[in-house]
Amino acid sequence: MPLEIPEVVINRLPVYARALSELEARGESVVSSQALGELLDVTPAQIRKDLSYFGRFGKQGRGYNVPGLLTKLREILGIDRQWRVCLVGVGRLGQAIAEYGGFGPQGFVVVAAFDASGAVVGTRLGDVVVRHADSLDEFLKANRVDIGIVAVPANEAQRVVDRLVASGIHAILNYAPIMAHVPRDVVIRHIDPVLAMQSMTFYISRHVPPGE
Amino acid sequence: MPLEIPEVVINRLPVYARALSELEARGESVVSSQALGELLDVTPAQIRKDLSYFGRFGKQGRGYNVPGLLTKLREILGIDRQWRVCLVGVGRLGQAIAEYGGFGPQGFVVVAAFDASGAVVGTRLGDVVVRHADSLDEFLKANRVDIGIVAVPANEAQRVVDRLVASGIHAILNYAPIMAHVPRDVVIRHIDPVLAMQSMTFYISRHVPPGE
DNA sequence: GCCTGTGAAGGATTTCACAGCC
DNA sequence: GGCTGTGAAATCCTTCACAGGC
Repeated sequence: MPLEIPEVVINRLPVYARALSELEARGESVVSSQALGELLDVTPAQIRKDLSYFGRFGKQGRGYNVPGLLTKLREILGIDRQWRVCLVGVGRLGQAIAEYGGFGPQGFVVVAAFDASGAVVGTRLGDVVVRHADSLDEFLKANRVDIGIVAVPANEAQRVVDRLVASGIHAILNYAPIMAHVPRDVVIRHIDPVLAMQSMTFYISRHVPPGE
Repeated sequence: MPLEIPEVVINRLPVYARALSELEARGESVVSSQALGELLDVTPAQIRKDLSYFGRFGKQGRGYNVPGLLTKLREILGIDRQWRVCLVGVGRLGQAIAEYGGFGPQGFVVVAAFDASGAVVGTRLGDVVVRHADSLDEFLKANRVDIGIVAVPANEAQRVVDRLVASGIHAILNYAPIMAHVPRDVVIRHIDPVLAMQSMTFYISRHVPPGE
């Protein structure tokens, strides 16, 4: 696997994987880059080029074997295993995240939740009991946790991120409305609906679609 | 305003605007591209270039006037006004979105909510009463709605998007885990925490940070 | 001296277009 | 005939570097 795969490519692979899951569920056994591209609004050349970073998965004249390519993509992305996740911040947002059923089936298991407020500490949330935020570092030292989800208010988010990083976490999903800083060996993704809305209003203010 | 502003640039402006709000709240009156860049992990040159698409807002030797630039950015983005939003899908996710307090203060007002299930139709949700999904098209014909938020299950999402588009909506925030198709004159943004997680696992699987 | 605004350079990503294979 | 894999070309985006103003 040649080093230096563009990050944009990595970000598209999960999209391909999801589409392949659907095709597999529908019983499709082969798909061409053309057909997959139509499904996803991506050019066939882009799909082929993206996949070519990792190997040669297709067959000329036929296309890609659906379950085969899906298995490959899952391996490449590392979504062929279980990942242990902790949630920090159990306000309304944190509760919604914990109760959201979308992570579990994809192999992301919430193994602990933390909050600083006595009101929620000790309550049950999904499969876990909410712990006090003071015990975060200790817990992370004693237990394997791969990914941290941050759902605390904006003014606490950077501090929480720093603590997660200091405890050895290398991947963070941040729901707080700040662009948190992390060292270069930590991946962070931001979920920020307000920013998404604010970039759309640019276009509807003028009624000019993006990209023209 | 020169035509053809790259979409990546538009996506960064809300980030700048948010940082400026904070600086303003802290009472800062001037900021250089250097200082703003440090706050946001962006190069100063990028900030200057981005802003230069829209005009000349800085003063040599000083930097940018914080409230002045913020006002300009708000105008450019169209976030200096109120936007009327409707929510489609009032399951757990939809409820969390409606009760999430982050949209209102930014000028996004939820004016209606819709669901197909008798269990929630008629219940109060924030400031609105949930209507039956059958009345969506009729409501959109009779009332100005600028942005649609989609929070229905994946298998219904494309249909809902199509109905919103058919009713003249040009901006959609999609929480469903599908890459919905829209015509070129409609903007759509996807909020997809699972995809975000799945792109991070690539890096932590190898312990190679993004971009090297 | 400090900092913006911006052409020009450099780098990254996407698309083209076609050889090669089923 | 259909479709992949891939160098090469084209496009898009970022960074450089400096003239010019405060």
